[in-house]
Amino acid sequence: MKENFTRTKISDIARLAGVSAGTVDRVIHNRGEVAVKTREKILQIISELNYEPDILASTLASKKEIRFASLIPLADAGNPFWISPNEGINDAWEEIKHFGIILEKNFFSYHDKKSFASQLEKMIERKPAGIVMAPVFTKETANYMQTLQQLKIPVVFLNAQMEKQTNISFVGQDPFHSGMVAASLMDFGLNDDAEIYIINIISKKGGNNHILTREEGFRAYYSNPVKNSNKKLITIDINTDDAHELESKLLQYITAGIHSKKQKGIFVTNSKVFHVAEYLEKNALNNYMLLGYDLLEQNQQWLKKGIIQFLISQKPKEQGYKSIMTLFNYMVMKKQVTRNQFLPIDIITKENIDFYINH
Amino acid sequence: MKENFTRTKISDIARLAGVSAGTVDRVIHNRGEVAVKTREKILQIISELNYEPDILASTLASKKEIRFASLIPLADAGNPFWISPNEGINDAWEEIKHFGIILEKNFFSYHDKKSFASQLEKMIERKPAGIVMAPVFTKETANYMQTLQQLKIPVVFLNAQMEKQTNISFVGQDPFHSGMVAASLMDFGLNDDAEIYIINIISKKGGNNHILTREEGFRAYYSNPVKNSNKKLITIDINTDDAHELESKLLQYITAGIHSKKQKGIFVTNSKVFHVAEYLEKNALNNYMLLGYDLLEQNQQWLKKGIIQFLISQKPKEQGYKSIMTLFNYMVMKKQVTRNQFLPIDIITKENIDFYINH
DNA sequence: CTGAAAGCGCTTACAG
DNA sequence: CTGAAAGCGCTTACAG
Repeated sequence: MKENFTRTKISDIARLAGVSAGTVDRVIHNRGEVAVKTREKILQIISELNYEPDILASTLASKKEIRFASLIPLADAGNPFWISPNEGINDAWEEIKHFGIILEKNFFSYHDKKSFASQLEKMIERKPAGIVMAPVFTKETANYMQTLQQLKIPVVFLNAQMEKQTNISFVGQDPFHSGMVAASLMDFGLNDDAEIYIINIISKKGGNNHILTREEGFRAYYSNPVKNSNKKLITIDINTDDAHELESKLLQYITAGIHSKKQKGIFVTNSKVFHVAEYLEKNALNNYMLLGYDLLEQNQQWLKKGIIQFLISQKPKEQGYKSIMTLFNYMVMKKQVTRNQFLPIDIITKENIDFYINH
Repeated sequence: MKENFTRTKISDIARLAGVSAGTVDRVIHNRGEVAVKTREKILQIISELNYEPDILASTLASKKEIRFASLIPLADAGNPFWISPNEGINDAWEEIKHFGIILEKNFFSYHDKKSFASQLEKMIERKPAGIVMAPVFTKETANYMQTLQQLKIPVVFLNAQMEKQTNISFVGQDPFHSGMVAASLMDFGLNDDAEIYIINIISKKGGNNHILTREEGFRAYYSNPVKNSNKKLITIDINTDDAHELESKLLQYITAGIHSKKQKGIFVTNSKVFHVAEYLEKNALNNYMLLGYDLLEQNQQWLKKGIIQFLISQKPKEQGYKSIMTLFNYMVMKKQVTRNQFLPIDIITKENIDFYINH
């Protein structure tokens, strides 16, 4: 039972077209210098035989290196979220490096527009073949997208999308729907006249685009007339650049409300939920339903202690992995890519968290 | 800023060892016929230079084909779950076929031990280089594992694990903990004196190993003294081979209990939860909390209608994808593989389901 | 505009 | 036990 099917190769095409392999190669890669008639004949045969070049032989022969570049925030104590996307980027590169892919990784400070802009500019100057980046600062990103288009450098966004830009793809969570998911979980555990605090803990200097969209999604859930909810929604904005604001605002809103008999829920719109968990425990404020984002070490602890009920996770590692693979599939494998690649909105509890670490 | 680093290649090793490339190749692949001294010298140099063969060149030169075989249940109307693992298998093969991987897919009937055994035997007779299989029938699987070990054919299990077998890896969900997750979600929505029905809808003829473990995990959650729960747990076993049993048992347990004022929950331990949803709606039994498994078309509909509150999903597509990739990494990339690859226990609601279709 | 030849890094008979 | 040569399928100068 031998395979009697042998793959057609470039020499087959050459023979059938009455030309040499070199000419076929020039046609395949649009390198010009081929007579129109010859070209058409070759294309015809290629399509008839459904010929696909052997990618391994091709990579081996053309000792060409393809430089990808990435730009994401530097993970640090204040920003541990970005550890995982970086791991995903490394994993993806391990898988594709055989194909002559070089990866130049760039980082910027999450709280510093200037570092973002300068890293972005530096990266573009080196003219990589393709870029994966987190468009944390929208205005600065927009400034450079035109240049990138002119240079014909394809860009994949991860973590946040910018609808009007020319990036070939986006890999990340849908922030609006993730807010709705949070709202539905909250709803599941609270009476109809409960009070819900929506807390945005953000830096005025940072990029916060999708955090606000999460709040919109959360509110949209309760504005649905079918829910006909009597719940009261109160937004609290806390500026992380002011060290005392967190404590004072929570005192003002949360502790002050302690005498109301109503059930209470708190939705923190990003990974800073551990700050609120700390506050609740320190002040012995029980019976709050608390929801937030991302599996940071600290958040994991509060979830396991039962202070946080649910965390929503956005597959940070997969964001990194998939954005690199998207660039690879587009540039090397010549596959079509989807513009919006929405990742699952993972609901994490004490009971299933162990199966999400490192995903 | 040129890369001044050039990869060491087989000819470098050969030169340094004072031998030819062919001899180095014989050492690398343990093909014997090399003097001990020569061999050791070559190995020494390889490890010093941290040499790794170019996998592309290697695949291209050795026109060797590697035959993988898979064995999973045939997806049909009664068993749509298996569509997704099959898709995952296809996707994985698309990614690795360049490396000379051939894939022979085999299917058996989920309700027929004999078809399982005969397909398995047929598959083994063709002596594939590696196998991915769903060990649905444990006894039949055990019967052949020894043979496979003697033939040195590595096996990856997907969907269900058998702890004592010699498979190199397992890819799937931890059924015990997935039962616990179901219990915690149930707990979240019910009072302390609620009544909970655990429904096992299974065929006496099918393989049900991990379904029973799910029930164990579910019960273990409530046996935790900290929960100190007064909830009443009642198990109902329903044999799918008897067309009338479902209706009569649900009548006996569910409809009969309608007058009790207590809150009620139903946990169906597999994907057949849609049968119960149908029953509840037909008989206008509201206010039941209903949980089950897997994103079958029918289950999706009942979730969206609000009759099912939560579905637990086991990443069926990724099960197929990852089990093939595991075999590939083990056999071709020579990487180490983990014995238990537990996939996330995904919690699915009306609000996040759209982001899990096709995962 | 086109072809012949050499080469990418590794593997495979074959001869000795 | 070892080496020299040919070859995997494609690409790259170079000559014409």
